[in-house]
Amino acid sequence: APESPLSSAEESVKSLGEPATQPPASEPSDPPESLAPAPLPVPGHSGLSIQEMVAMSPELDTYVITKKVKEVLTDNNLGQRLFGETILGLTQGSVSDLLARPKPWHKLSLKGREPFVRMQLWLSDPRNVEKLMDMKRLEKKAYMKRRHSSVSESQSVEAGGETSQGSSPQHQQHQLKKPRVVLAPEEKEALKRAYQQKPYPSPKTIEELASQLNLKTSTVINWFHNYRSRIRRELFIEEIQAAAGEGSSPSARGGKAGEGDSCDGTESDGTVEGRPGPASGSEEYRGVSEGGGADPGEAREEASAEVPSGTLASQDIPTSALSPPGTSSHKGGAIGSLFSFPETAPPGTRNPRDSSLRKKKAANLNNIIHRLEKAASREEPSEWEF
DNA sequence: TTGGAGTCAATAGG
DNA sequence: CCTATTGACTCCAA
Repeated sequence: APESPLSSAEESVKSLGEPATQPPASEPSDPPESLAPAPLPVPGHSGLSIQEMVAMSPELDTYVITKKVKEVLTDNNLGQRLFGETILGLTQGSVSDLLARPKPWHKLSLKGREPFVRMQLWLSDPRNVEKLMDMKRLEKKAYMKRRHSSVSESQSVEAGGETSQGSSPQHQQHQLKKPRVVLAPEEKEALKRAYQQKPYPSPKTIEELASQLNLKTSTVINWFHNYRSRIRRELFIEEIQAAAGEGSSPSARGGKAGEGDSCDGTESDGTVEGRPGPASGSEEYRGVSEGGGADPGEAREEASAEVPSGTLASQDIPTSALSPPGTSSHKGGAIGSLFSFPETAPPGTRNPRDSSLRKKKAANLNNIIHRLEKAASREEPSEWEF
């Protein structure tokens, strides 16, 4: 793992304040979309490209950063779309995802760290909010203008006003717009069950699943890719929480795990308690303890994935780099100051984002098993039809 | 080719 | 409007 060299770059990052970055009097007119092509809003240009900054960046606490960003955005009524498109160069959905479940810094690729560096940069800009609000205003103005002109000019003199703006009444032509597959909850259930059994299904299995569920093979493949990826991410989050929960209460088992239905807990979140207030009464972290079998009234463990005999049962989850809580005491030099902000809120304000896993862990074991088998025996004891 | 990481973009709820 | 979810895609490395 390429540890962040965190070389205290003595690069004189001089102007942090950053001169007004509004050179191109970008006229706010572009009805369609104008995603930042390449020269993204690369703000804090101190001669360094974001990529360079990412490379030099010391370890950042993605959790703290996102928490802060969310706070600032909500406090100022700034949306994720605006923030994402103008500051991060990402779409709303991506921003939502990023803010909701940031992966720990050490698990991010260089590319993946970029948004966080941008966020940190943005947070350190004393006028970040002001600038964004300006952008917001500009957009609204442009919108109004556009809307107005279309009414005054176009033949559309419809009363009542603006029904669906006929963006492009092109008769859905060849309907080449793929409808977007929406899996039925039962289909997802089936897929999850299959995942419990085999996180890495063979192409043959995939075919079977596809035909059984009446789905395209590619859909099944994509589903597994996405599911694995998302499960993995949740595990990261649990890791973070476990590490964050450090001191204080040894935590009380968060009981409540049985789902009414066998629905796996992907949805997770027993996130009760939502009061915006910092109150947060019950901490309820998920102890990462792994109980032997004894689990009182645990939800059905269903899937009897007993492929390999119990031998592997003792397999230990790859608790890969559990970031030791105190290791990240960075203090870069020049840039350091840039990256280290007030560091507020050590207060126990934690987000009880808990998830009923266990199944995930079980699946994770299967995952490991899968890899072991693969490594051990070159070929699958079956498959390979020709 | 296969799997992982990042994203996009449609869409479901507020 | 806004945010969260999620199937599909792109890029990359092994």
